[in-house]
Amino acid sequence: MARPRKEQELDIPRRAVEETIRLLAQQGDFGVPLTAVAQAVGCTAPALYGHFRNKNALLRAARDEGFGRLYNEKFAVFEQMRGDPFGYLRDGGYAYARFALENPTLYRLMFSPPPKLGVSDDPWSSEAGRQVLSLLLTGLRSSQEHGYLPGADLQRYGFMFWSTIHGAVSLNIQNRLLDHAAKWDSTQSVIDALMEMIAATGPAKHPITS
Amino acid sequence: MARPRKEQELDIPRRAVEETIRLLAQQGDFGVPLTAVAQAVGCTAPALYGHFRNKNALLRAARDEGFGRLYNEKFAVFEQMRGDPFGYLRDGGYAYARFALENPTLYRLMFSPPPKLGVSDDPWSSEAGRQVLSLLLTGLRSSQEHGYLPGADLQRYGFMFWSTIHGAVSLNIQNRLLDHAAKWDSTQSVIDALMEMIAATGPAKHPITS
DNA sequence: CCTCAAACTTAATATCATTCAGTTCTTGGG
DNA sequence: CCCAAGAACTGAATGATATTAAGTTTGAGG
Repeated sequence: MARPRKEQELDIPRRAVEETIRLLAQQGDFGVPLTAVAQAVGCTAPALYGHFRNKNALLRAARDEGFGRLYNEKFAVFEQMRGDPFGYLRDGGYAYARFALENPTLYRLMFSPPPKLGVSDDPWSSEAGRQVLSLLLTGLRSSQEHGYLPGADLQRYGFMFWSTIHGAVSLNIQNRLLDHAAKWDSTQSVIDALMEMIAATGPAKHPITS
Repeated sequence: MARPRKEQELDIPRRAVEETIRLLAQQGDFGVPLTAVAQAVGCTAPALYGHFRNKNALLRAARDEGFGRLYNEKFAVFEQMRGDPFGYLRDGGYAYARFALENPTLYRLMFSPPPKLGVSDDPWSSEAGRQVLSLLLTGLRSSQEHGYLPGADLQRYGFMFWSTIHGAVSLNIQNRLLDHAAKWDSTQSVIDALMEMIAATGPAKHPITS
């Protein structure tokens, strides 16, 4: 048995990415053996080389898929929050955090990939990544039009906003002492503190003191 | 030639950690072969097993050493800034960021270790780690006594403060498009933005608008 | 001196990633 | 319908590493 028959053909590229993400989550580590992926897909390890140059390429594909999924979640919130930029900023932050806490290993692959992966540059280099960032900037711009962050450099505050949330989820993902609920509470508290600070710059409401 | 003579004895535990950190920086990746460490130390790979249970234990030791070094840098700033808590917060943040950007792979080992390492819990579980955190909280408490962050929950704001800086350095470390200077500027900008926000809560000075 | 434990070294094993050399379908021309 | 060429795999071979086993030399205590 060498080449499979038409009936039993399986979409290896798609399934491989899918199973890789599943195994990543299951093992909680990037060190998923190719053999395991192949077995989950239903083929042998060398077969994967017909679709991906090597293991790193497969992990890169999984990473791209991760950005796609994150974008979808953020975009859903965006559509739901039209007309409420401040609310979008908050709920968009929640959605981002929820994605990270629910897919910790995938999130780490996206934002702290081993240099070996050969990810050429920054997280936003991929198309989906760029789109996620643009959603954030759109939210900030709208918020500014509604009176928040007056005169602030959006690029600068955007990066700070993102840094804070990324930092919070990274630290919470890494903390094995906390259970899922505690990680979420801790992350949400950071997002809320951040939103309070932004709110304090806006149309005179919301005191900063927690 | 089996057991070395007294004269040529070498302090393997210390040297191994030292060389591991050097190779980590050189290769920019956790995947440093034990053989390479052994060669740098001047022994063979199995010899390391007499001092570390396995490779993970060696990496954990390197990680602990990293926390020790970070603490030393933060503590130096702390001593230098006695009496100026706001200044300590700022310069302590700079020192933290400088350490991270100058030792990117070690920093990643400290704060985004592969779960395989068996780091039992959170970054502050090690003694040195806990001490670093306590320096931050001390700085925040003093700042509050000087009128900043009135009524704020320090634990909460401390975590946010740390999240922001950790997030900024993590994202900048990861962005291969930026050179060292650009990473530093970007990180410093985030710290400054954060300090402006804290300053805005203090004794009526420093407007938040950049 | 002699014995034993300590501290290494060289082989041996196991796990993967990756490459090689077939083997079996499918397909496009005749 | 038949055949050649190539596509899509498979199983075996290679090579890099971590880890373990077995063997050797040195230092220390009696």
